[in-house]
Amino acid sequence: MPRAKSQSRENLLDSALSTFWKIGYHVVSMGDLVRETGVSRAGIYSDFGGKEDLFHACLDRYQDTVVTPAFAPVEAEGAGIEGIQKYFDNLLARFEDSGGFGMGCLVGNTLSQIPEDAQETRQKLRAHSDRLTAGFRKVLTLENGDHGPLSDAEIEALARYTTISVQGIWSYSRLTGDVAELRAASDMLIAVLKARLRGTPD
Amino acid sequence: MPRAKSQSRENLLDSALSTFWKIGYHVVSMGDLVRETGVSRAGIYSDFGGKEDLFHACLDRYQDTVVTPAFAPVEAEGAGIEGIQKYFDNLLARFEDSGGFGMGCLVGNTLSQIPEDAQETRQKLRAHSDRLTAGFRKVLTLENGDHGPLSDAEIEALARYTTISVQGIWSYSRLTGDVAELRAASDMLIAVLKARLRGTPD
DNA sequence: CTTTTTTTAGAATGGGCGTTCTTCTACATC
DNA sequence: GATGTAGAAGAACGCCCATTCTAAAAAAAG
Repeated sequence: MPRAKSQSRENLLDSALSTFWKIGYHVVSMGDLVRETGVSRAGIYSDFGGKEDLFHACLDRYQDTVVTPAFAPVEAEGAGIEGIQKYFDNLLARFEDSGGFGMGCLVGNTLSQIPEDAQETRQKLRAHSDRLTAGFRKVLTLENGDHGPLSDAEIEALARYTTISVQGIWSYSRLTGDVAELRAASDMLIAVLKARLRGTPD
Repeated sequence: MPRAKSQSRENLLDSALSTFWKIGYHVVSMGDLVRETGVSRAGIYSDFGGKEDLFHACLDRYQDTVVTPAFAPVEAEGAGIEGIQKYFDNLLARFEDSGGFGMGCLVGNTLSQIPEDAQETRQKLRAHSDRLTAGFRKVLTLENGDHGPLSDAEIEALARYTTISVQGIWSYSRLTGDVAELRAASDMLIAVLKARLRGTPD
C-alpha cells in the first residue's frame, strides 16, 4: 500500500511549506519540522535528504498548491483583465483568512534571504517570476488585440512591471493589517493596466 | 578624546549595516560581525548590548546614511516629479555599483524575515514605509496643484501605491542582474504617475 | 504466530551560536 | 618608571543546530 506513504509525504510537505512560509528558511529548525509535520527525523531525511532539499520540494509544492489555483484565472484560456482582478481577489482573500498580518509570498520572502550563490533556489524564484510575467503578458496581448495601442515591447514591459508591483503588494501585506490598503493598491494597479490598454498619453 | 570612540562606533555601524543588508539578520553571526567590523566582541556588547540592539541601530543608520541621501530629491523643498525620477536614478546607480545582483532594500529584506511579534522592528519598517509615502504624497500634492485632477484621497492612494511599487522594484533587484529591467520598471512607474497627474480616464 | 521489513522515537555527535568572562596589552596620569 | 584603567583577544559556557545512528515498535508477508 504505497498510497499511505505518498499521502503522508504530501501532508509533510504541506506542513513544512506553511512553516517555511511563515517564519522563513533560516529560522525553521529540523526540530520545528518534526514537531509541525508529525514525521520522524529519520522519515524526513529518508524522504528528502535534508533541510535544503526539503525546502526546494516546498518551493515546488508552493507552485502547485498555492500559485496554480490562485493564478488560474490569469492562466485560463482566453482570460482577460478580469482574470487579473480575480487573481488579486484571491490574494486578498488569503490575506483576510490569515487574520492580522499576512505571510507575504514564499517566493518574495525567500528572495530577500538567499545568499548570492544559492543558484538552484534563485532559479526557482526566477521561474516563478517568469511564470507570473508570462501570464500577465498573455492577458495583456489578448486585451490589446491586433490593433491595440501597445507594442510587443510595451506589453512585455507592462507585464514585468505588473509582476514587480504584485510582489510589492505581497511584501507590504506583511506590514499592514488593513486589507483596505492592499485593495487600494491592487485596484490602482488594475486601473493602470486598463488605462494603458486604452492608450494613455505619456 | 571621545572622538575616536564615537568615530569607530560609526565605522562599526557601517560595517554591520552592510553585513546585515547583504545576507540578512538571521544569517549574520556575531563572529561575522567581529570579523567584518574589526571590533572585539566585548566592544560590540558594551556599545550596543547585543545582536538585536545592534541591528536596530543599523536600521536607524540605514535611514541616515542610505535613505536620506537617496531620497533627498523627493524630500527637498518644492520637489516635483523629477525629484522622484532622481530618486530612482540613485537606486539604479547603487544597483549598478554593486555589480551582479543587488542587495535590495534593508527594510524590504527585513520585512520578509521578521516574526509576527517583533514589534519594535516592525515599527521601524512601518516608519520607513510611511516616510516614503509622505515624500511621494508631498510631491504629488504639489504637482497636482490647487485644481489638479486628483483628490486628496487619490493622492494618498497613489503615494502608497508608489511606495509599494518601489519596494517591488527593490526586491526584484535581488533577482535580476540586468539594470535595464529595473529601469524599465521605474520608467513605467514614473509614466504612470505623470499620466494620473494629467488626469487619466479609468 | 513468525519472520522480515519499515518506521519510529530519541540518544549521540560534532559543530556553531549568542553571550559572558578572563586575561593580557596599551596607554594615560602622576 | 610605576600605577591605574580602558580596550582587545579569544577562551569558556550553555544551548541549539543539522545530521546520523541505534534500538524498539509497528506493519507486512509468509
